[in-house]
Amino acid sequence: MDSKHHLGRLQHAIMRVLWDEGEGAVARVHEVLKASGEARALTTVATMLTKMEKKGVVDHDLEGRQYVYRATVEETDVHRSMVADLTAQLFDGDVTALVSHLLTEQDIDAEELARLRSMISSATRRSDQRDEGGPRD
Amino acid sequence: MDSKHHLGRLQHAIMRVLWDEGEGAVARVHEVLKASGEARALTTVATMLTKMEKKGVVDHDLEGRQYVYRATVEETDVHRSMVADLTAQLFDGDVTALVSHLLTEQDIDAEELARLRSMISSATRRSDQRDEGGPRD
DNA sequence: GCCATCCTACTACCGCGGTAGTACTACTGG
DNA sequence: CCAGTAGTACTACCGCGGTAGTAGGATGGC
Repeated sequence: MDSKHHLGRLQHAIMRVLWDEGEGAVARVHEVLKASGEARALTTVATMLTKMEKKGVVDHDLEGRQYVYRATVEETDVHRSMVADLTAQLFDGDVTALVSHLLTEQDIDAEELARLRSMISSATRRSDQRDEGGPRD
Repeated sequence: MDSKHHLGRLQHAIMRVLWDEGEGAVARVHEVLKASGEARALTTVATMLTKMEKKGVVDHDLEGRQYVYRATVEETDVHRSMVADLTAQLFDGDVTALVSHLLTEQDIDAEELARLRSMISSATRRSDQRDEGGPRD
């Protein structure tokens, strides 16, 4: 069960570093954040990591005398849970309503549209394979 | 200039009542919320509405001696801003990445897929009109 | 051995969504 | 006229994301 992994902006930015690099000491995370224009005080990063560990989304080892953090949740799961959350709140969980909104309100250019079309096609093919003889009412 | 209309769950639920019904007194909102399984104390609804007014997403008239609230922001705008927010945070603003996630991780059944396909087609047609020379299969 | 430095722990705040009780006011029915 | 009621205002919390300073412990250089 995906236990509501809702992450705020900073938390998510931190997770990204961890996901990208596999692991990271506080100083490293801090540095990467700064490099990507998300500069924060080092202690802010440390505090956040502590809170995130309490929440169970990261974990640490002691390496030498610094804490090296690793993500304990998959990026995909976080995405899933957050997207599902928003979809539930805004569109009663109707994913097609979300896509519809995307298409009509979040302007997408022709190239992106083409990409989407091919995504849908392959998803359809995959679903056809999975769906062999599945009983449905 | 879409001013970050981020709404929490309760706030959004309240907005929905207002969007659906055009307007609503506190008692009415409270009642509708209860009817939809989102029961709260009446004062909670009132407090929330006050906070929401301060934030600028609702507005009120005095009718008799009760406050009748109306939304001052469109549902579409709120959706847009919240979806854009999440897309920015999770997928660097890449809408196709969101859809890709939806397709691969947020399981969608064949029927929905079909619906999506037709949405994409009509979006493509619309975009073709705007932008002559789009590729077609 | 001692001091500067590195690093984490602790503490403290802010803002905001959410929750709701209590106080106060204005109206209304008997 | 007075009590009950309807309705809002005020106040107070909680949790959490975020922000960061300061304290304290370990370590490494001199």
